[in-house]
Amino acid sequence: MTERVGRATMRDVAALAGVSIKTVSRVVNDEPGVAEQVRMRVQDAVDRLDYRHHLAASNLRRGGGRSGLIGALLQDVGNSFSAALLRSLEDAARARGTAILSASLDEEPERERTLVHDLVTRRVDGLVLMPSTDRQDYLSSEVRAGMPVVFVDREPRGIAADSVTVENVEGAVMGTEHLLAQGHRRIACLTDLPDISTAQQRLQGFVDAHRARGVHPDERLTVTGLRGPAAGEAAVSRLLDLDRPPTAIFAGRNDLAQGAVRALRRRGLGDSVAIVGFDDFPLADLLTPPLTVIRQDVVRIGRLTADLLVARLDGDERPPQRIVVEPTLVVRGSGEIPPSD
Amino acid sequence: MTERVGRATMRDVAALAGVSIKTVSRVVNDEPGVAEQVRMRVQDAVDRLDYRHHLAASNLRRGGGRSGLIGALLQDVGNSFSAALLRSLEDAARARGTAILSASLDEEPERERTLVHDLVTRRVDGLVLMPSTDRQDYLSSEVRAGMPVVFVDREPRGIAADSVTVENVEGAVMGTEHLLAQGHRRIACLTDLPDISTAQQRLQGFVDAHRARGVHPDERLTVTGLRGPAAGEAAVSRLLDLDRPPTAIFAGRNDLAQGAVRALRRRGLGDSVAIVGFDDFPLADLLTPPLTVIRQDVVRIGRLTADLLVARLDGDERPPQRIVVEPTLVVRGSGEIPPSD
DNA sequence: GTGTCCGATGACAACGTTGTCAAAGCCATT
DNA sequence: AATGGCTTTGACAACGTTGTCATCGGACAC
Repeated sequence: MTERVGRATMRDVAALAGVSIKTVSRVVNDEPGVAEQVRMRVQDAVDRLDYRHHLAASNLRRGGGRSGLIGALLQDVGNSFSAALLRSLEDAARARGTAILSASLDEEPERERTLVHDLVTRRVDGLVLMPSTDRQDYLSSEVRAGMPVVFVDREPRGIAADSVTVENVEGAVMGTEHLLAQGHRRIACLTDLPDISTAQQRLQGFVDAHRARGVHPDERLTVTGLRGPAAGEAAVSRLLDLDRPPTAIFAGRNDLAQGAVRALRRRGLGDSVAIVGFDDFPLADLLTPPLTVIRQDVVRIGRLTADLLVARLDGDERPPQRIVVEPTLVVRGSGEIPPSD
Repeated sequence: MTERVGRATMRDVAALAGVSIKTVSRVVNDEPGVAEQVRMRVQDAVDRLDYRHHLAASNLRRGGGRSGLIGALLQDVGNSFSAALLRSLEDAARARGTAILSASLDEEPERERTLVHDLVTRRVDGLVLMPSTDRQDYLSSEVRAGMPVVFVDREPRGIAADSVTVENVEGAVMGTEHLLAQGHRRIACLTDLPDISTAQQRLQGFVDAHRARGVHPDERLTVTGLRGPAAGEAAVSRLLDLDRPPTAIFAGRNDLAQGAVRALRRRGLGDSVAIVGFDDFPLADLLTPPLTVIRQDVVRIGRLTADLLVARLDGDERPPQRIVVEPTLVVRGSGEIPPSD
């Protein structure tokens, strides 16, 4: 009601209600042992002053320093995979009254270190990490100090921690084999920055699938270090200019597949060059032809990640868990185009 | 190094370094007036104990109760519009060392109230809100207590606050007029829950455009209260079963446009029924035909929102600002299909 | 009337930090 | 040797809250 500056504290409420601070605390926390009449008087003062509980102060006083916060450091909150993951984590966290501090790493190692430091400083109760660094030894002191970390999408290196990842090698084998089985022999492979483990594994699967058939992949058709859809588009554009261009494309990430589709489309090759993408995304089924993909079940991954973290928060002391989710091949059309020659 | 339980505090560091807590504080905060030798000794103890600054305690002591946090309550963090917005906010916040607490409202009013309460309890310095309630009077005590709120995408009701919105009526007029100009007279209109202001405005624009041409929109082709792509798909499916089905569709939201495209595609009508969507989304240009949309510049909206909030955090006391961004028509093909009869 | 018990209430310290202020040490000056 | 000024350091209180414990007053039994 009144024109206050700043927030009312328990002290203010106590003064208005004519009781001690402790009694206000009891009322606010719904503790027993307060006379009904007093409780009402306090409640009235709370309402009149728009008192709001101060969680940070409360947490500071209450043991352990639990903040009711968890951090989620993902590749890019604006990207559909990270966004879906974040959403999934949020739903799991909400049930526990835990809030999520999210941030995007953009594959920048330095940012990961900075942000982790920031989150520690904020005393998050736990951390979900899709790392951009190639080693995470720097986390060991935090883990030792009791902050559980669950890695998602990429496995930890240099530190023992829980992880939820996808069987990338196998998925890539599946996708590549799908193309090989249709007779493709000049298959392009597009992958991410080479120090990202998923990129390595998917490339590995690509090679493995060839090897299993006794086929040698053409190195000139393998392009690594691609960041973002524009890079994927440019790379495919270059490949199509070769003397013997690829008849199929295996794209190691959803944004690279999107770039590839753009490049093909621009040359009118959308229906003649096959393409299989790793990671499904919204609308992939509405493209022409619909995109054949290796799907990772994001919702499931998010839930498993959250469950793991929640278990740790609740005191689970088992050795680090390593959960690996099987991806599935979703046949839609783009991957079933036969080789053009 | 040692197997600690819990975190080291300044007290521990002080004990190890043989100085007072206050001196540790000085070193940690890089304050002047500490002898070089002492500083080194303290720094050494900090490293040995893996001491980490406790931001919440620090903020508690340092007046004002600034938490270095802002809240972002969006419609659905997993949806491309909200996700892009969140990302944009994040980039602006990072520059100030502010972290973002994000959550999804899913158009549920109750969740908005709960989450706002939770954020207040966490003493966020400011709030970005894409409301799911139809009135936000309940926020006035928080605003009075000094928490700046910036509304995004939807204007505030029942409270004076900053907002960054899109010229929805005009955008919808633009999109509808585009269809009318090509001779369409049976245009379906799909919109969101009717108590969401953007949905109302877009429907308004749809009607206005008709009126401007002296045409009467067919009420049976207007479907409101649609939530999510599946609802959009079902609605379009029903409309196509009518005696005189629509020759064009105006979809009031990106997910409804996606649902509409699915419905059309399933019946093989993708190339014969025109469609214009409100709000662009990734891959809209890769659909067949590419989707004509009314685009709202999400990045710009995010930046304007963040700028506004940041200004308030820095003490800006101007009367509430109302920023309205002009949407643009992006012609791609789906909206230029002529009427079938 | 005395003793006992119980519920209600408050004083106080503490969580981890930092602002304020005073004390201590040092050097130079008189 | 005493004074002044300076830098370095620490004791203490406070931020807003809650756990611990003591106190108070009344109801009850004897």
